[in-house]
Amino acid sequence: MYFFTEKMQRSKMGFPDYIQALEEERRKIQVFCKELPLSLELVAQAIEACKQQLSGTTTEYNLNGQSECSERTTSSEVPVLEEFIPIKKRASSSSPCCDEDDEDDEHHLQRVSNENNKNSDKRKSDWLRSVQLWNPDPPAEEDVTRKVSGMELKRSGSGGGAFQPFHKEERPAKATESLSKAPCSTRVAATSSSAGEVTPEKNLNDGQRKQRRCWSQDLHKRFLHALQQLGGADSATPKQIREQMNVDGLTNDEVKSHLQKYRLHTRRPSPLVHNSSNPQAAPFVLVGNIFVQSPEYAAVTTSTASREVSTVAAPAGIYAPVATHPTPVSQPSADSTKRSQFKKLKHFEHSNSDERAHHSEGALHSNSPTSSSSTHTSTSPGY
DNA sequence: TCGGGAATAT
DNA sequence: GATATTCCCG
Repeated sequence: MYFFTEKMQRSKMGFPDYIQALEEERRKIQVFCKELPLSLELVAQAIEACKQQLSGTTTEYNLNGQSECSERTTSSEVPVLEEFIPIKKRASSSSPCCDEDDEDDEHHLQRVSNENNKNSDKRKSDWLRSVQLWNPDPPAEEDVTRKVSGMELKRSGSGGGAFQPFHKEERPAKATESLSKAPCSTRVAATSSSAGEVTPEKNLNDGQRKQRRCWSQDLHKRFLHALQQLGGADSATPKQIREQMNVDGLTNDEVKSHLQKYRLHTRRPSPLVHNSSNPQAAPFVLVGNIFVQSPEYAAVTTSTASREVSTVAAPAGIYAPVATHPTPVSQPSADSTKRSQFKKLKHFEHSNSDERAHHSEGALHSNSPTSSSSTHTSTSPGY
């Protein structure tokens, strides 16, 4: 609708003419008042506004009488012309909202609740949020986690052992679900209250595959963290990881799958390493001994960090820019390749970024994302 | 029962 | 093609 204003501006129409045009428009729309109540209303408002401007009066908008069909949902206080923008905004913002997956229902909630954060780089905020999870006391999360139980617990028998101070009840719940899934795009907090979404497991009733679990950054972080504590991807088992992660609703299978992927990623590069061609690969590997842990992380992982180096960090390095630093300019070929990879593995990389920071010596990175963007390895997936 | 890996689905 | 789920085997 905002095209009206535009139109007017462009054509420099006089208000009288414009009003006339609007009236005309309204007549046309009137026919579809059922289908386009809003449009009708908007036009009506626009007319009203024009009239007011024309007369210079400050009369209040009296929209009620304008359209018989409209239900008047918008605040009449707002000048029509201004309203156009917001409306449009709203409409457009809804689409690009989430990064990936399609949990429409959730998205909606998320959208609403996260409206504020959305503006700026959502990713950033997400990231930050996820970071927060690692604070000494992540109350919110724990709450959520606590609330719902994990089926897998039953499966695994030992319900979490040492790592799970609390007991789990029945049913993996949505809350949990939201925690582990939502993060996909920042919706953690928002969803805690999410209504009666059906849990994936429940959906299974359909006899179909369960809903895909989205490994949010948070989740992945947890995963990595667990991995660290368990001595790396090679030595950690899915069950252990799951317990370590202490995420309700997370199943062994899911962890296993993720672990599989993780290993895949971390190992894939190794061959390259052998090729001397890849300067980046080899070096960093051990570089890691020197760790600079980010504050948040340090608190938790410091002790195990060193250990992890060999196992976890090293592989990551392959992709990671870590190694690269030594050779800032490095070969183009390598760069390009990695870059592409990086893109794909962005998710991992993302979560790992912090990891890198901890493990990698400062040299590696200035944790600044920009550095990574730089060319080479920086692109590496965080694995 | 569990873990690893491959096949399969999304 | 990447990622997650499911199946199979030891």
